[in-house]
Amino acid sequence: MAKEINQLLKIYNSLSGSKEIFKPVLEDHVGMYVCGPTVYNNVHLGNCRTFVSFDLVYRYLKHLGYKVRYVRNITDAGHLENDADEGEDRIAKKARLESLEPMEIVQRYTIDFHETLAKFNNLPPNIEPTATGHIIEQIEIIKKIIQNGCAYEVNGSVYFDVLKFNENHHYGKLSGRQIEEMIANTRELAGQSEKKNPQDFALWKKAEPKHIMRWPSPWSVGFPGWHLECTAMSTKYLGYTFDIHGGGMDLKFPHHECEIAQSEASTGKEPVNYWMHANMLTLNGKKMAKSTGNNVLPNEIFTGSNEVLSKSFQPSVVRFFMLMSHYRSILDFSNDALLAAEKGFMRLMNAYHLLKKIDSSKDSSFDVQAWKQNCYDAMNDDFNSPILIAQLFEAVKVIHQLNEGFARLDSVDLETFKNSMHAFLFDVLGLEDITPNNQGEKLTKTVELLIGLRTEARLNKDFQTSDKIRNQLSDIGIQLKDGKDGTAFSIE
RNA sequence: GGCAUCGUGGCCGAGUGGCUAGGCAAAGGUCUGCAAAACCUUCUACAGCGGUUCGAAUCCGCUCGAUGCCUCCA
Repeated sequence: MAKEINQLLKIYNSLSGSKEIFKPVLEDHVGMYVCGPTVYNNVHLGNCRTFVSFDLVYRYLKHLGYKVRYVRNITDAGHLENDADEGEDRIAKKARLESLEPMEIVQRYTIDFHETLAKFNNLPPNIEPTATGHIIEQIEIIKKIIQNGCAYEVNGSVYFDVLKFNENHHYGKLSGRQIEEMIANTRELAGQSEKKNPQDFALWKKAEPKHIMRWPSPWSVGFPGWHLECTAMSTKYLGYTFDIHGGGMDLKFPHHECEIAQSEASTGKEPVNYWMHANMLTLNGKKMAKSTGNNVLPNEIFTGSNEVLSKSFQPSVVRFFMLMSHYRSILDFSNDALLAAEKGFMRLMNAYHLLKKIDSSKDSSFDVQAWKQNCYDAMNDDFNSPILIAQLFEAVKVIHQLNEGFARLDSVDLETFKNSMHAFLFDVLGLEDITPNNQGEKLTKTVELLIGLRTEARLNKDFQTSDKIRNQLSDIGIQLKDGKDGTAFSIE
């Protein structure tokens, strides 16, 4: 990247509640862990937003030149429906309901997850470990926590002793809770659980006879607690202390709080330097969730089959819609918002193609360096993609001025402008070109043929024929646009 | 009930002590055989009430409303 660009990155750290200058543990390297999905169902759009948010983070870090190790797990075991003793494993439950082997469920929805994220043009992580592939590592961590006095065994299950841990650490520092308040506000009835304290959470659960997913351990044949897998896998691939840990806002408590506790109790070290939380995507003002049915599936958007939509939308449009708001803001999903995003997105893409055809001048009337710096400033300010997009729309105005001859750029500035536009649109924001410029060559040639015939008719003032061509193309979703330099087209 | 977050123009959505965010829609204009598209211009809002300040959408307090977490959820 050009030396003259200031690239001091600030990240909002959920742990401190403020924006901090980003300084990685190892210079030029970044270790990033993001909590992945529990693969017992199709990913809905709310899930996707989180992964798009962290895809933006990953892409921008790479763009800045960092060598990033991005780890994102697949939860394929151990995620109970609740923390009570009788909770059922989500995957095992789905397997029972569908009469399938649990690993068939895992396979099916892992594939769905990968396919869907690929449609949104998310880059795959460098490592995508599974919970079931790291049972041994999880058992080792439990042993350490027991050794350090912060866990206890009851009837073959092992629980984290939150009160004991809290004597020398602060359980609640991420979510801003005080343990006294948590105890005071607990709803659980005393004596109903084998846990010493309702705030304690499971590290290992002894399997009931009907529980299919089970592994041997020093305490019982059973399965690990949900929070443990992320501690085991992040530690294994990124070290005791790494740079960025991300996830959805709803994982802040208890999941991430428990991760911190587990790491501190086992290694004595603060596991994460920068905690990042992506905010929720809402539908009708309420959080999208699998359990309540208040959600939209990506494929319903791509095909337009959901009743809240007036038409179908391409994945890149949906991605653009998400990036038009900041990752830490709640974003409400609606047909109107998507329509607006689509219009803007197409305008942006068309301007980009126009820019490629612009020729340079002897001098420049627009400060490309200042504009470019504005783009970096936006992203450096905690990945502020909406501000970046506003800057790209400023660029759209300039492109039109260049095209009309009202603005000029010399060859160096023009090259910088083109490269920067390309980099921000495609490398950083991860958008995909869906304009006709990217359609099949045969289709393009065919439409151009028809445009030629129509132009001929118009020159002959045979408007009946020319309008017939235009109307019939319109009927099949191809719009003709007459400009002063001839006729262009777009495909719906 | 506890702990948080948020309430911005017709809609979406940034900003967060003084400087037009941006997008969509709308209106006017340019262009055009017509239309559409495209482009140009215009539209100046920050829930309510009080306070701090030379100055507040931005800080503080209260009220109202919404959401999230406190049980599983990205």
